[in-house]
Amino acid sequence: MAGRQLTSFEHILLGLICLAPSSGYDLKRMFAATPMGVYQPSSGALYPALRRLEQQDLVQAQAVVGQGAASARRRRVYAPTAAGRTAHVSWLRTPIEPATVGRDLGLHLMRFVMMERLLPVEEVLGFLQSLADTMAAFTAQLEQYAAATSANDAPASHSDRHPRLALEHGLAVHRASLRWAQDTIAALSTEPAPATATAEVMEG
Amino acid sequence: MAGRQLTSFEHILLGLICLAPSSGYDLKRMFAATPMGVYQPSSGALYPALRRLEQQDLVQAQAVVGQGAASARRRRVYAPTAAGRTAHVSWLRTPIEPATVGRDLGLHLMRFVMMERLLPVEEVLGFLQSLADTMAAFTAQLEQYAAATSANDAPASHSDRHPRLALEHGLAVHRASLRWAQDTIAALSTEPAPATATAEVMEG
DNA sequence: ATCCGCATGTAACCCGTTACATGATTCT
DNA sequence: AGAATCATGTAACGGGTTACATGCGGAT
Repeated sequence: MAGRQLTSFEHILLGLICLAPSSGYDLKRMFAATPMGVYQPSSGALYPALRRLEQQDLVQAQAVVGQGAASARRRRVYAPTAAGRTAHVSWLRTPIEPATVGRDLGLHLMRFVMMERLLPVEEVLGFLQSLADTMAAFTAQLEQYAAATSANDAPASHSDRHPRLALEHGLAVHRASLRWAQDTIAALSTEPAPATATAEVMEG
Repeated sequence: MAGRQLTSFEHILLGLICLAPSSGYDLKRMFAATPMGVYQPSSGALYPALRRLEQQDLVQAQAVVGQGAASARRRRVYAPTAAGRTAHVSWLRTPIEPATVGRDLGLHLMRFVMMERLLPVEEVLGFLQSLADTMAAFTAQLEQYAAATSANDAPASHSDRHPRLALEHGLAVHRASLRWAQDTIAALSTEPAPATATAEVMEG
């Protein structure tokens, strides 16, 4: 059933389709309209990817004939299958590889977004904690490298400032990410109101 | 002479070779040892890329025969040609595409690192200013999106918190980048001492 | 009647990953 | 001698980009 494992792009497409059944064009517009738009998938990437998902029975296409009055445009609207939903949730639950936090952070953020409603809050908090831990370790590793290099060529090496400055950029960014994770844990912990909206008037 | 334009990876390899003539293996270790190590090029990517640079006369290989006592290992050490150095500096001078700041930030940081000594300080400062401007615009754009969405589905949509939180992550990270750029401009502006190291004792 | 937006697709090309292959050299 | 490291490469495979192709529907 499950062929080879999916690419990140395929996982995201599957996730978006799980959020709401969509056609290829819908997905394209979605990428264009939201801050995901930093990546703009081309037709040559999008449509074949959807076909691959379909061939693995993770999504199912339904040719929509008429949605308007006389409109009979051909549109392939994809909806997730049971196996598709299972695969998606299983992807959301995938533990964080420490090595990925340095370059695939955006992917983890995508996962976080898609966890809403699909995973219980405790699991989301666990994910965020794991993310925070990994980023803390990564930051510590960068600090250690910084310390090691400044110890070696330390004596006022007036040049080689740029590498050090660039490293500081990495540190600043990852510290910001870490802070965000901690703040988000706090924010999601202290608001258990899932059922109905009550007194959010006094939050301003 | 100059064939098609180089990929980012090729540009970085060329830059590293301009920093110091290196063999493929040297470059590999470099990626492994420095914080660049978030990306670990495979042999199948590295060696063909070097050959491509060589075919375009941007680097030149020299087979090193013996550097130790009886060691006659075959090593292809690449050094930049004149055209290679020109191409590299021209790459460093490439203006920042606003769209790239969202995903290719690491690449710009690499450029910044490689600018040291190859470009005059004023040009580096110009680059950083351009980077800061672009990131400020990007941040403003994110803020605008955030405002628009909270206006639309505003009435206490207790769900859809995750997208908003993820957006806040993006904002936090890019604000940190922006701050870094500004601080770095300040740091590079206020220290004109390029010749000899003098009174950096009182900086602590 | 024509142009533009919707909507899906295909083919060539390039490049990176994975995995394997090959030798020489140094270490134990 | 055998193992690990140095050092360079190649082949299959997969997927993304670019560019092109196609056809329908609504707007001017």
